[in-house]
Amino acid sequence: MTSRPPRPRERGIPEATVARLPVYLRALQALQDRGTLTVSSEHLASIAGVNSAKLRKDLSHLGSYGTRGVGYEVEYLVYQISRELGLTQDWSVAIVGIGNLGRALANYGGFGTRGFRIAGLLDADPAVVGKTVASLDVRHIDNLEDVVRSKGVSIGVIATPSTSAQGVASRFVEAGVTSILNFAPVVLNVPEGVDVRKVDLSIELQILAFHAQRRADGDSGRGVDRAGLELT
Amino acid sequence: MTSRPPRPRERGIPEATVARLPVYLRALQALQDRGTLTVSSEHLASIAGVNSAKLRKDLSHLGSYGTRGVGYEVEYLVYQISRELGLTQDWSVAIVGIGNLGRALANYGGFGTRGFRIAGLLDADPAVVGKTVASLDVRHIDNLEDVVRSKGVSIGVIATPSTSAQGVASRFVEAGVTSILNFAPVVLNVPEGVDVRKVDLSIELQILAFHAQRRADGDSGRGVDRAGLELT
DNA sequence: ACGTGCTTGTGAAAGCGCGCACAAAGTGGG
DNA sequence: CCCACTTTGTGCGCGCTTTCACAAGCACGT
Repeated sequence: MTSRPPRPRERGIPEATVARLPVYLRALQALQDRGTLTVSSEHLASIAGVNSAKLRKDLSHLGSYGTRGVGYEVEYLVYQISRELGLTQDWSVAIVGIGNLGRALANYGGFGTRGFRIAGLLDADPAVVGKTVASLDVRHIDNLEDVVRSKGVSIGVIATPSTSAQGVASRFVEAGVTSILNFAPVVLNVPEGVDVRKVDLSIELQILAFHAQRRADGDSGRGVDRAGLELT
Repeated sequence: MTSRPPRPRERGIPEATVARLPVYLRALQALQDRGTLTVSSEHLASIAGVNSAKLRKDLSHLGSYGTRGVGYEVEYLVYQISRELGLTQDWSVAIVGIGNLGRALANYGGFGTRGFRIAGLLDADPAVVGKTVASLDVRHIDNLEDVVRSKGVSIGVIATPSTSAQGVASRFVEAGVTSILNFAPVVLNVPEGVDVRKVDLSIELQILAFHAQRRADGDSGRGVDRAGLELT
């Protein structure tokens, strides 16, 4: 059953733009820390590593927040992007699977930018339950529903082994969580309306390997050698 | 431009396809472990979470490896995708920054699939250097060039704080590494020909927050304002 | 041998994203 | 006040991606 991912007609901001807004936001915050008051699209784009036209078009989806001949006011733009991304409110995050990765996530200072608060750490392993990680007690996975409800968790992070991931996801959904960040290398099956994002470390490596191999092929023998590739 | 109409399998696999091949590969290996011999595009697509037509088109870029009326032979397809991704050879990986994340990566069993071998762990912190992580000694960052050359490292992983990331990247490049996987939330500046992929945990969270906020807006019919926070 | 039933491989069309290039709009100097 | 200069916002075309829909191809039962 190929259920369609949550891809309704986004009347607002293109998906590609949304994915870049956090990058702009980080660049702007760095400028803000250095005391910069205004910035041109050219400058900001070079910091963020994108084309300046793309940056301007992205920002134009939020509104006309720039001043022609001058640029963008850093502080104002930080606020506008933060608001658009929903970072002006707090999001409660629960992390399931306190292995190496889960610990890394829990200790990820402030979880990136402000706006995210770790509300609970959960694990199934009795050897881990009860330990303190990042100033939080690790609770048993059985408390998932409790934690979600009492702490108002709206984002669930799955850092468990692949075999447990689907079960945890289902429980998250059952408990009312509609946003899931999945680090387990499996495709999660969730009902419509639940947003799942996947981060897969080994996939990134494999993509790197593909390009590296391609480069190596081109280096040694210029031209496309199709000879000798056949396997019988 | 000489005419070259008949060129079925050129060296050009679309980027979007490359990004999905690892997903198919994992799904196929799961099938293989269960003893499945053949699989239809429909079935494989549902496991991989994609449209079946997309899957077929993706696979068609590798060649005609299916049998009409039957499907794809799992083992053969595993081999073909592995070969295309460059996983039939070994890639040496060096990880810099053995904090929580670095440790998580080092312990990431077999680093996803076979094909990747962790050749070295490096850190700048004297408190970490000398420790053993994932059966490997953590060496001081000064040895980066040594490790790269002696172990033939071709992929560098950066799991350092943001402030150190650019420096490490430059040293990787200087030492001849042309593939970099960056976990630090900064845009790396590298010369042409160097492939950088970025994994940013907080960006993923922010994208989730954006969609969650949007859903909340539509659901309640009321705008999500700071006034409407449920702080009971 | 031959039809029936699946499944692949692929044109074709629609959708999306990117970047050029330029008009519009604001600034500052004289 | 006017002009030269800077920078934003965007119309437009191009190329990549996705999806549909279907002809071609293969297996199997009769």
